[in-house]
Amino acid sequence: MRIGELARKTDVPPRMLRYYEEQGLVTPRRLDNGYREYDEYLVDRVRKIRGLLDAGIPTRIIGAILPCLGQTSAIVVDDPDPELRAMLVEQHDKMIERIAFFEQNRDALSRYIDAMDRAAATGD
Amino acid sequence: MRIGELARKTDVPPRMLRYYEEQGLVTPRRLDNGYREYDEYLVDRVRKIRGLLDAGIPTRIIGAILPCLGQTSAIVVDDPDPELRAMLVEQHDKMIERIAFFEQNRDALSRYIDAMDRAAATGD
DNA sequence: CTTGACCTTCACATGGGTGTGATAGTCAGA
DNA sequence: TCTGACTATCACACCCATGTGAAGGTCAAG
Repeated sequence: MRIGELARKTDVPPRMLRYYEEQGLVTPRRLDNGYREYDEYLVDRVRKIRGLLDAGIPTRIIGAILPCLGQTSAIVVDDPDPELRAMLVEQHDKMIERIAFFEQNRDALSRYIDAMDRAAATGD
Repeated sequence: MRIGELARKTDVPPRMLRYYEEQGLVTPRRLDNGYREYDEYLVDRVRKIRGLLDAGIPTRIIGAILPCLGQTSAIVVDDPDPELRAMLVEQHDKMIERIAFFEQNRDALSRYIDAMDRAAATGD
């Protein structure tokens, strides 16, 4: 598919898709036109990129961990790079931290909203 | 405490503490000097701000939800503002999304790291 | 009284993600 | 063949969180 369709499917503007390419996160083929041609599996990839970006993770890190986030992980394991491993472990630990942090916030918001609702029900 | 001590305790540079104040996220008292004087409870608050900021949440949103993240939530419920409620629900839902997303990534990283380790153990 | 560690404000810079507009090529359909 | 909806590249500009440095005030300790 071309850039417009991918943009629609992922809700990521073409401008950003080109930017991700510039950052090495996606590498679409080119048609004879020069038009970018995206494979279907990139839809998922772009969504993943957006999620990570929204979470404040910079493209540099995203580029490093993205190949490791596929469900078919068995494929890509062939270089026992200890540096890569360290970085993955680091990001893994950060994920755990983030989860704990968000769970707290989720619960706190939950409580607060409930309290609001109860106050509204009572106060009426 | 003064800004330097708070900076040490929270690992947030003074520059940023002043910035948070400018954004209305913390409002320290002032000594006769003009020096900022922070209450102890702000340590926690600043840590929370950092967490949210690291998670890619802009100061505008943080300012809105911060008062609702305290453990003593019962105190602050007195204005049944439907707009505020909507925003809180929205942020609450986003927290849930984020958690799910991070859990996926955590698991994927976990799997990948395990695979690396197994490959290394076998390949040796 | 001076030094040094703190604090103040102000201002300018930077980096990353994003918006926007200019200019131009491609191509399907009326 | 021309129009309109795509696409391309390039460039400038923005927002926001941060860094950094200048110029100066406060205050405790030597």
